[in-house]
Formats: sequence, structure tokens, C-alpha cells
Amino acid sequence: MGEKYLITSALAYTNGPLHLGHVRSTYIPADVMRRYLKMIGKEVIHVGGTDNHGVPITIIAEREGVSPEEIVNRYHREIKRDLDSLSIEFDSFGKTHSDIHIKTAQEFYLKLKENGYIYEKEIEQFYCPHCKKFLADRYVEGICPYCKGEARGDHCEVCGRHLEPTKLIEPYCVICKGTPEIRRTKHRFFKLSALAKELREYIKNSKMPDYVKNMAYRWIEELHDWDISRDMEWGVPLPDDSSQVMYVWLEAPIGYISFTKMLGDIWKDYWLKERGKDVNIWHFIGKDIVIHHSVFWPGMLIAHGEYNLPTSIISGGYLTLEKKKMSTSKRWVVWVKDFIRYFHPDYLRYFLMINAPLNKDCDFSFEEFQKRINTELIAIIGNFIHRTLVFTHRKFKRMVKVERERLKEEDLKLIERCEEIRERYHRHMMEFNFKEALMDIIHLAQEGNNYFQRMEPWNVKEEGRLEEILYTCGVTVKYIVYLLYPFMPNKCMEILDIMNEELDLELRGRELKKVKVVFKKVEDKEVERAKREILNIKDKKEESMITIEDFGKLDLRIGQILEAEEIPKSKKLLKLIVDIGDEKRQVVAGIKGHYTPEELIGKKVVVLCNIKPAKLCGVESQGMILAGGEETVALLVPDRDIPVGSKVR
RNA sequence: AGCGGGGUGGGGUAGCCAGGCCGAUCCCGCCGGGCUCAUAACCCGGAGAUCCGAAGUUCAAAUCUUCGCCCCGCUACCA
Repeated sequence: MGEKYLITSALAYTNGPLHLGHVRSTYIPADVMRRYLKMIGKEVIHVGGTDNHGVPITIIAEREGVSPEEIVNRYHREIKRDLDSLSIEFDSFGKTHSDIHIKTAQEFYLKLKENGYIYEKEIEQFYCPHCKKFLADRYVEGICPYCKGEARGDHCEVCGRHLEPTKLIEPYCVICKGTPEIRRTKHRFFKLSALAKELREYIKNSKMPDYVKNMAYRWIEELHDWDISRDMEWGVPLPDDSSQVMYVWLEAPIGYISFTKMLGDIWKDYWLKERGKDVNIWHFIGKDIVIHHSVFWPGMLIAHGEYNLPTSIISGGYLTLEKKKMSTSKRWVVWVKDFIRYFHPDYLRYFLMINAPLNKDCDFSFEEFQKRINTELIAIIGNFIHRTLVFTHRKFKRMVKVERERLKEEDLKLIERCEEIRERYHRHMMEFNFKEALMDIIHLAQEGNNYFQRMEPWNVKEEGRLEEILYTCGVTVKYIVYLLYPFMPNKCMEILDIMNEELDLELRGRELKKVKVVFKKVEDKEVERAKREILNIKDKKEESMITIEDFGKLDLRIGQILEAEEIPKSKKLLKLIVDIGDEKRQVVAGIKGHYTPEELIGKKVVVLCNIKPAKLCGVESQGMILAGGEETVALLVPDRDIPVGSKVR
């Protein structure tokens, strides 16, 4: 086959590490696909990297008082570590803040210009006189002219409307909080509107999913030209005007090409139209950036003219966390690096891929994770593998291999099923239907378990027949491990190691190593702990902290006890009359037995005066006397004489 | 506000584009039985769904049309 596959994963933005949503929508699916294609002998490369330019990064850098490079390098490392920890492999992984990318992006831009797709136009833009710069994008915040809510740049956080930034009420610069003024500046525009026809034709003939096509068609109906330059320093400088940089969304997708270039000359076999004729370019992305990949990016490629266009766009749905929307600012998020401290990365890969079809939104919950791992992966798949290996090891110490001719009809039937299921699995994989592909494996394991149960090898005395049965089971195990490998590479290699086998569909009948439990059960305790520690602990601590303002709400004063008497019906209560300076209060205190009424009279104590009045044993209490201790109870009293009514702070 | 996607037994999900094969799929859960090689696992059987609501098209609708309700996402200077 001359077919080649270029898989790209959406570039990760270097403003934070990866969370479960990122890896479920994009990186795990891309890696699963790459591993599968490679396993079946296809030529495939996986290209990815980080996206380092744009306003959010400069804002973080300015707030932290460091250079944008420092932010970018920090998160680039973290992101790569997160990906490595989940066995997500790349043939090339780059940064957009790199020479090769900047050069590639500039060449791309010049080509667009040469082809007549770039023009200049003056626009109005906020300018901060204090910071002496134009306020691109989110550098300006203010009040939404529609709903009066908080708005950032062009977008209202409250009503979600898209805004004209210059229309903001009370705009301010996010750096110096000063009021910006409107100035005119010259921006470059990309003539996207001229490409409507070509884009429609391209989309029609592409293999994108229908819903992606529909979304793209609608965009094309109202295609505006695209403002592609920014008045800032952080980014890829325009090659024809170094006072401005390219808008990130123009420059970032070019990273797919730049990072392929890092592999050397073979990049041409993938990207150049004339050389790469049978290439499938698959962009794995999250569904938030479908339009960029189905309209803007193909538009750029058409305008450039020399490169291949994407074959398909595989967009993953969003992940909610325990049924609630994830939010990094509210800390309602599970970071990859936290999760893998508790559970095997392969379990996460399995769960995220089987939990729902890729293009749908779905939920991550710790209980659901545990359930699916324990009942499907372990009870069905893992158990079939394990019972086969353990039983075979006990009887023969090695995997059994017999001639196919010896097999009975029922044996051959299971082996036929292996083949049928492999084919079905292949179709599902090539349609990016990873959930169904995993279901195919479960079904095969169930048939294996069923066979095992019906054959009752533990009752079979005749060794020849036992060999046939265990050979049949062994073959089925190999199929399962093979099909499962793209999803759970580490666990599958462990099993193959025990079996002394290779990653293929042959069964060689070699010596078995000591069998151990490869798929260990996820215990309730572990789940509870992980959930508590990942989601709550920080929040709990923070929630239970109070501020000085909270404390200020307490009206604590020095009071003097004037009268004290027992409340007859109660075991612990005394009724006190306390002078708190400007008034006298009746207070019920639970100190009977610890103090006698007589010794209390005249004492100065601390009183909480603004607690809601309550009735205790039918007696109204209009305050609270502070005391400490369990067995020995002591009242809090001032250790110097201060006036009644003094505020306690 | 506009646009898009979705609402199917307790949870998840298939089927809907090309209406009858759907008295609705599969995984989990639940109930009953079996087995013991296996990580209380596995095997067999069973119960459980007004297919969001209303109206319509049709000999026939989960599937098509219209209206309503609810969830989610996107809206170009949010990666």
C-alpha cells in the first residue's frame, strides 16, 4: 500500500498543563489511531506540539513579571510530560516559538501575499497611552453594552455575546487599569471571502463528518475577511512589517507543517501536493476549534496553493466532571499529572475511549471509572486472559500449540469468531468509532469465557483434548491482546511478556512466565481517596478558611455577669444576666456543673452579642458566653481589667 | 439573540439520514439459577422502555413534518 497517514493533534496552548478533557478529545484518540495504523503496517506519523503565542500568554507573563518564553517553556515541558505519562507518542513534537516554525509561517504568509490574498486596511483599536501599546484581544476589559455584565475584549462573560471591543462601556487596560483611547492602526487582512466557492467544493469532497460539514457550510454563507495581524511583540513577526505579529490562529496551524519539517525532507511526501498524492491528513482536535480546521485552515491552504488539504477532521466532544462543567478557575478539574498518581494510565485510556463515542460529550466520574474498569475490563476481558494463562501454566508451563487440523468444530468456531470480530473492529477503528471497537473486544472476551465454561477444561482428563481447548483459548487471548494494544499498550506488552509472545496474531507456543494479575482491580478505598484528594482536599481547606472580614462579622464584647441561676429542668444550663455595656442581656450558658451561680456573679467574660437569639429549655438566650475545654471547662476572662462593653478583636 | 447537536428501560449507548425486519441493540445495574479454572470471578435465564410532550403525514413512525419543553456546544480579537 502506498497510502500514508499524517495524524496531527491539536497544538496545546502553553498556559497550563493538560487535563482529562484535553486527552480524551484529542491526544488519546490520536495515539490510539497512530498505534493501530502502525500495528497493521501502515506508514504513519503523528505530529504535534505546543502553541506559544497569543495574548493570554503575554498577560500571564506580565502578571508574574517574567518573560513569555519562561511561561512557554515551563508549560511546554509540563505538557510533554503529561503526554509521555499517558504513553502518547509523537514522531515530532515542536513549539511554535521556534526558528523552524517562525520561518515556515513567514514563508507561508509571503506566499499568501504573493498570491494576492493579503491586503491592508485601517481599523480602530484601543490604545493604552500609559503602557504605550495597542490593546489586542483580551488586553482590554469593560462592561457589556447589552447586559451590563463583565466583558473581556470582544466577548461578554455574562450573556455570551460577541462584542465590538470599541463599544465596551468603561473600558480599561488589564495591565495598568488605565483608560485606553481609540486609535487607528493598519492591519493586514486575509481575503477569506474570495474563497467561498473553493471551500464549499473542498468541504463537499472531503471526508469530514457530516456535522462538521454542516457547520462549515454555514460559516461559508457569511464569510468575512480575516484580520490576521496584531499590534504586539510576542508572536511571529510579519515578514513585511516587523512592528506587528501574525494573529495566532493564522500562524498556529502552520505548525502542523513546521513540525513535520522537523523530520527532515520526508515532510514533502506528506505536504506537497505533487509529491504526496496518497496521503491522508487527519486532524484530531477538540470540538471547540472545528471551524478553524474546517474553514480557516483549508482556506489558507487553498490560497497558498502548494500543499495538501486535510482529509478529515476528527473532533472530540467535551468532558464534564461529575456532571458539572469543568472549570480551571474554579478548580473543578482533574489534571493528568494528578490522576496518574492514583491509577494506571492505561486504565484512563481505556475508560475515556469506551465511555462514549468520541464526537459526543460525556461525563467523567470516579465511580463510573471504577465500575467500567472493574466490571468490563477486569471481570470480562482481564479474567478471560487470566484464567486461560493461569490454567495453561498449571497444566503445561507453556502456551499450547496444536495443528489446526486437530481442532473440533466448536474450537474452530471460536477462532472464526476471532477473525470476524477483528474485521468488525477494523471497520470501527477506521471510522474513529473507538467505543465500538472496544465493545468488540468485550464481546470476543465474553465468547471466550463462554467457551471456557462450556469446555470445562478443569474436568477434561484426556491431555490431547485439553491441549486443543487451551490452544483455542490461547489464540483468542492473542487476538484480544492484539486488538487491545492500541488502547492499552503497556498492559498488553506486559501480557505478551508473560506469554513470551510478539505483537501479532500468531501463537507460537512458548514457555510461560509466572502468571501474575495484570489488570488489578480498582478498590473502593482507592477511588474514595483519589476523588477526595483530587477534587476536594484543596477546596475543603480553602472553604473552611475564613477571611478577616468574616471574623469582623462577630460582635464580641467584654460583658459582666450580674445575675446567675440554675435552670431547674436542664442538666447543663445556667441562666445569666450579662451587662454588655449599653444593655443587659439574658444569656443561657451550658456550664452548669463547672461553675456555681455564686462564683459567676461579678465575673467579666467574653460575649458573642450578635448571635441569633434561641430558646434553650424554654428560656430565651440573647448571646453566647465563650468557654473552652471538654472535661474541665474554663470561661474566657480578660487577664487585665478592662471596661465592660470593650470590643474583642 | 442566532445557529448547530442532543433528549431511547435505573446509568450509559445503538438504531433515525434511505419509515415496515423494532412486540427496539449492546455494556453496566437488578432478580433467579448454575459452575468453580479464574481478581466473590465466570456461565445460563428473567424482570424492566407511553423511544421528551403535543399535533400531523402514512396501510405503517423511535425513524418523516410542525409546534412546545429541557440539556449541551458554537458565534470569527477565547487555543
